[in-house]
Amino acid sequence: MSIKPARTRVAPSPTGHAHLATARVALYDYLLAKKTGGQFVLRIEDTDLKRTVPGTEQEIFDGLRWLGLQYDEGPDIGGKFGPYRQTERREIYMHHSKTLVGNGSAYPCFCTADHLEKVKQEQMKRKENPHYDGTCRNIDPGEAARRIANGEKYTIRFKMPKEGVTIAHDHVRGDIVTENAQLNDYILMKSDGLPTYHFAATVDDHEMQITHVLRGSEWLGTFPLHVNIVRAFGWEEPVWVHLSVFLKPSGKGKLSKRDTTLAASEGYSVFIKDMNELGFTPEGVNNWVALMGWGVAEDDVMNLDQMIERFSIDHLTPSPAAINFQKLDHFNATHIRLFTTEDLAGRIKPYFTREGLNVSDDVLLKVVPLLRERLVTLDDCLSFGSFFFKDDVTPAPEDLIAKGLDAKQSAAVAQRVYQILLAQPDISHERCEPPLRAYVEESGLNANQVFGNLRVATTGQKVSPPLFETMEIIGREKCLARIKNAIEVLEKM
RNA sequence: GCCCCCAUCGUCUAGUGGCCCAGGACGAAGCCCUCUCAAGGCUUAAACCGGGAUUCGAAUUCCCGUGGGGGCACCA
Repeated sequence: MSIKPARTRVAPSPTGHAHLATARVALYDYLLAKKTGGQFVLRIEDTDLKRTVPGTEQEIFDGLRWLGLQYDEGPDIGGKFGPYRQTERREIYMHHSKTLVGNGSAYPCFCTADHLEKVKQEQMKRKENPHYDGTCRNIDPGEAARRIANGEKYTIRFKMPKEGVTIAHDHVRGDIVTENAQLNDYILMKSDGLPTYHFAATVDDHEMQITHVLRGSEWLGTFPLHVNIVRAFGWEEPVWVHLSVFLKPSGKGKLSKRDTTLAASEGYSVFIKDMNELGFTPEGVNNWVALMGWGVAEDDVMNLDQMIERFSIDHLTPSPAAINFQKLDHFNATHIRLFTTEDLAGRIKPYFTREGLNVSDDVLLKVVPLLRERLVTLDDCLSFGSFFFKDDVTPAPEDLIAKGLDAKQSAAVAQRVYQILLAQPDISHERCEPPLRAYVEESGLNANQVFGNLRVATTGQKVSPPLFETMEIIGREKCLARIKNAIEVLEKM
């Protein structure tokens, strides 16, 4: 494997909640950088002042850290290619735009937004493709300078070649050939003095010495522009990789707001910030997201280190991928089963305490092995194991009645079980299981009837971790008290 | 409307001309295990969008359809 260190970057805009697509690009960027011994950079693309949402930048920082994708350079940690927020790099773009105007690759444009809109309407009426009509393309430089000096508002446009084709090379798709006549004189610098995405990103990628640009395929349309900008400067091109888009779970259309709400109603989310609260783990999310767009033949359960080991941009896939939350569940559950007891204990504890439960670490450490393979999401620990941390349980009376028996018979069974347990010196599962099984035998009842009854009595619920191990953790005194209570309830029915 | 991209089981994918009557994973179905729920084990169903062309040979190359997706802003 070639070992030239790659510098990669994820460049989200702080305009909304960071979501899955950002997580995936960041993951691939991170994997590629780590694999090659390079750096992974976070850059904030905040040039659209109107759309910036306060707080979302912090959400990006937090989200990436939660995922374990710590960047080597970024706005909150610095680095030698900073600043890493585009609004703090105005002079850099200004400087470079002058270079392009100077070498004839770009020009100032004085057209107003109103004028542009009118032109566009007319073009559409004539069924032409909307494009800049070139009013300012050939303004004499002297005149332009005069108008600028006069305080006239202007933008800087890229002077796209009128003829020929642009060949842009994408690493997963090969050469993409576009007729220059299809291309527009895109705006590089807005009249507010800030750059557009196209300009800012290409300038920054060069300035920050980014070697591999990974981004969503929504950029394919303006890809030729970006390539032309790089070439107008005479800079070296990075390796371009356009990733597939995420489609809604049905596969029909790309993820929309509506799907987002739907996901939320079913306990899922496409926002990174929600994942933790919903009980998903960074390992699960990373693994899930990694495999949408990265083809792995077999053994697809991987942690970050294993992904670094195996990752290659040669195995990225170009086709759109429908997201599948069932698979998220699967990866999450699988990773949970791989966690050590201590690790998992630390991860589920907050879900208990969040519910106001008093969690003793001693008990928790004993509970975890019983819970581990039953958890799909971390917060499932609540439904399976809350009773471990409660003083009392209050089973629904009807649940105490064993299948096929009535209340009175159930009470008798419980009574018998109580006597058997009382006779044991301790409540270890090794000690208690044999005599109770013997009782099942001699009573002619089935295990389900006896143990089910006991389960509800001691845990308060019909579904629980394995009974005997569970009772052992609950403790002799509490178990006996709970069974006694159950008997009373049954006798009153 | 114009431009661009994509196309293997329901879904994510492996496959880079013969190893493919197409492999893995999720999901589904069945069986085993079993004190509930899980986990685990075994098994089954399930795909190369259509048509041409190249070739001794095509899921794999080319062309044309069709379908899906993206873009056509002083938004990213």
